[in-house]
Amino acid sequence: MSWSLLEIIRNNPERLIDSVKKRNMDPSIVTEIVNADKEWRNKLNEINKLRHEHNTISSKIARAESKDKDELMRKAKEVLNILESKERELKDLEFKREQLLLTLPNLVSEISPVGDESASRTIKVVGKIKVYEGDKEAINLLKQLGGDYEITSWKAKGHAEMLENVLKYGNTLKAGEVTGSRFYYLFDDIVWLEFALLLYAMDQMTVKGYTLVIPPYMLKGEVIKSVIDLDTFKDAIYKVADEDLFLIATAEHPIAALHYNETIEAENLPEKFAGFSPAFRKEAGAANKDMKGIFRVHQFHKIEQFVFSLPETSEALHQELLSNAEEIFGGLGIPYRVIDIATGDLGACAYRKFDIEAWMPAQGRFREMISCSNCLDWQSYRMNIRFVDRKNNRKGYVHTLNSTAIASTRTITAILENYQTEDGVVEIPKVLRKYLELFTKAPKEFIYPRK
RNA sequence: GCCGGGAUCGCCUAGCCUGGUAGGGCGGCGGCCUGCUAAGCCGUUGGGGGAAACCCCGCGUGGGUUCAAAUCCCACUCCCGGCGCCA
Repeated sequence: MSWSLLEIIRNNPERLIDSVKKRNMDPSIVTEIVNADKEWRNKLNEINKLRHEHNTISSKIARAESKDKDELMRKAKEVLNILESKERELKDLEFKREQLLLTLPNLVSEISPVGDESASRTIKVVGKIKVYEGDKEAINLLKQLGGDYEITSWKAKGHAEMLENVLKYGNTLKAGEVTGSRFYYLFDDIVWLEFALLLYAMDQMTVKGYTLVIPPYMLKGEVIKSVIDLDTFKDAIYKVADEDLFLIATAEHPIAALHYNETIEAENLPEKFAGFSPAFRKEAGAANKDMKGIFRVHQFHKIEQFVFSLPETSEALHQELLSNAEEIFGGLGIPYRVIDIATGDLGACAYRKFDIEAWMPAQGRFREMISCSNCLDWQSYRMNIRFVDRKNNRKGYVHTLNSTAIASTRTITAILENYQTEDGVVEIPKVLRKYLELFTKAPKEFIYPRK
């Protein structure tokens, strides 16, 4: 037995109750599980004794004189009769216990700020922020956070306006007509920009030794349900009709599934991946948020960082993923802040989470670009991914970590707002230019309005 | 899609016909022996319950037959080979 949450349920349920409370969830689930686990173990013990009795009788039959056989078989059947109903009870108890365990959210870090979304703590603000002189609220926020900002006399246009009306490289109206809202057509220079972003992130990640991977874009129900919590499943996941297949919402999930039901040798850990994939999201919980443009869409591309690690190295690797993400996003020259997500806003899988939010001059606020989580053994328990450390004669569940490296459409929105000039042109971030040089028709320094 | 072959405790493999404690080799770990290494010998090396002694479950998955299933029966999954179809 080595799943950390089960150990806590048996040895220190108070810790878990505290953790669940910090998520603003009902802690009675914990006592419910403690009891369900006890009941299950008691029943299991009872049954093990009966099975032993049955096995003993049964093995005697093989060696018995034929005149004794009938009597022994009668006894064996008698025990089986009792076992039958008890095994049904055990199955029920086990199912109940397992269902309850699967509803449990992860432990939360002692360091995470406690409270709802508003309690999330800004760790740092990086880059030179442009803020319009009329955006008083934004200026106040920046003063409060201690960000380095300059006041501009003109107000940047929103990314949707830039994309569709100024540059004319996007069409969400037609996509809405033929597919639905939150879909888009992108053209020419923005397509080149998207590919440059993805190549840039792939380049950075592979230089750091991460293994590049294109995972399956669909997963079986059993697998995808084991890697995410039920809320995310309901809000985000598309199902393929008439198949037991689901479109992935991030490469995180199929990369985690790379070791589904496997045991990894400790000497091979950590395993680090940079995965490319499209991401399909229903955005069911998002109602009317961000309906304009391509900030919140049903389909985009992403390079995702994913790590399988030993328990003792996951906190350090979490910092590594964050610093990779900062290097990539910061390298674009877009001002951002890093926030330490509060306990009430973590999501069931995460033990601790950092977000990187870009400054959006037109909106006068920071918006999420990157999310970087340490899931400890929450996912690996559900996916049954273990490690074995033969040198130290030790076994357990691996820790999993994930972070965006780059998310295509969101990053494009940040570029459109931060790199636009007063005359409606968008400069291309310097780090992306070498990935555009290769292509004859790709834009090189600026994106000009489409003719 | 069709036909045939296959899936055994980390790896390799025996056992299946003929139901009765899953055996051997390699590798790992621990120990003994040893000037050191190697060899050799002993133990251990899937999951779970138990403070422990110990016990239960496990031979791709799920059912069935039986006192008893790796072994017999049914269904499914995946892999290999051949044929067909196809970007």
